[in-house]
Amino acid sequence: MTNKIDISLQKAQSECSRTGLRLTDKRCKVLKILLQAAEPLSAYDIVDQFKQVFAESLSAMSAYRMLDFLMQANLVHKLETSNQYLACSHISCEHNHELPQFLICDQCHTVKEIGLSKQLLKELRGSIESTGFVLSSQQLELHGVCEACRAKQSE
Amino acid sequence: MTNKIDISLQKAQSECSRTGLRLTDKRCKVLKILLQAAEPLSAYDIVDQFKQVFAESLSAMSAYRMLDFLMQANLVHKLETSNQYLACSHISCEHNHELPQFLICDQCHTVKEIGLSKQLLKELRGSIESTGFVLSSQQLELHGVCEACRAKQSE
DNA sequence: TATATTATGTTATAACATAACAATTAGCAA
DNA sequence: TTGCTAATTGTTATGTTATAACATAATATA
Ligand SMILES: [Zn+2]
Ligand SMILES: [Zn+2]
Ligand SMILES: [Zn+2]
Ligand SMILES: [Zn+2]
Repeated sequence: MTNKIDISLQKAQSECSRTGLRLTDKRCKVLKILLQAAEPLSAYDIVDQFKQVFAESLSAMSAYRMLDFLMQANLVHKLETSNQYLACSHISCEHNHELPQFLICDQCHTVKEIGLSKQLLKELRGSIESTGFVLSSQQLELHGVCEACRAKQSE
Repeated sequence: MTNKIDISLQKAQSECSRTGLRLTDKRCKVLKILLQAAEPLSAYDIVDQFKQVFAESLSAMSAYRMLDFLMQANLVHKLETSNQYLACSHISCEHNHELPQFLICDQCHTVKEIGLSKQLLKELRGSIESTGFVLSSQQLELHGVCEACRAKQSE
């Protein structure tokens, strides 16, 4: 059985080969941990899981380096507002994003990677750049409460 | 001579009195440091400046508590993407903001607190909340290069 | 003044991140 | 294959950001 995680891992592997990046065994395992996680993980969370899942040690230093690699390869994003890392939702699909956008639930800590409309992003960019400021491709991190948590509350 | 910083400090003081908050001497000094700073400061930067400027010690613990107070009083904002603090630009004016928005120059590190149009924010909010997600009032932090730095580069 | 509340001091420690250098492994040309 | 080079990972130390826990001081108010 090939599930979504395996498909993502294969896609990641082939994409890295294609662009000359080396998705080593350990890097791949870090990505797998993030793909399997229900929530974003801190670097030290990843170290712990690595030991548990693969019965192999990983120093924090190495974890940070592997996360840097995975971020450069666009396979992983960092949430700057919580110092946590998560796998990109778009590894297995063809859909690319210039500007990742995240909705972060402050109750259950799940994160949804969304795609705001091109039109809206264009307006946002236009409005900002009219002040003379030129945006780099910084992601949007928006905090709030997800639908599931709201439903639970109103029960 | 009453400059903008003094006016802001007075306004902060009167606003706190009005709402029953206590803007103590030390809290006021922390605010003053942030008002005088050209860039956002880390908590530990503030501790250092406190010693230099006022020849008085301040523990990191106290600095964090004072920053918490100042943020609750809406006098100071925290940049979550860089773990730094800055005075609100709107202390001395009447203009209120629900959602602070920052343009952060990654070259000179200056930060501009802007106000995006109500219309644009409404569209953004609408687009997000159509997914069932309810936003809390999280600020927008956008990174890029400011006009001054761009001018310098193209010289 | 007595009492409660708030603010600040102090120490320790947790959590997040990088620097510096050594050892190992993978890629590749001779 | 061998030896060279560059990339990866290991190791240790340290820097940076933030909070916990408990003591003391200042302030408000009854
Ligand atoms: Zn993504
Ligand atoms: Zn939720
Ligand atoms: Zn503000
Ligand atoms: Zn600049």
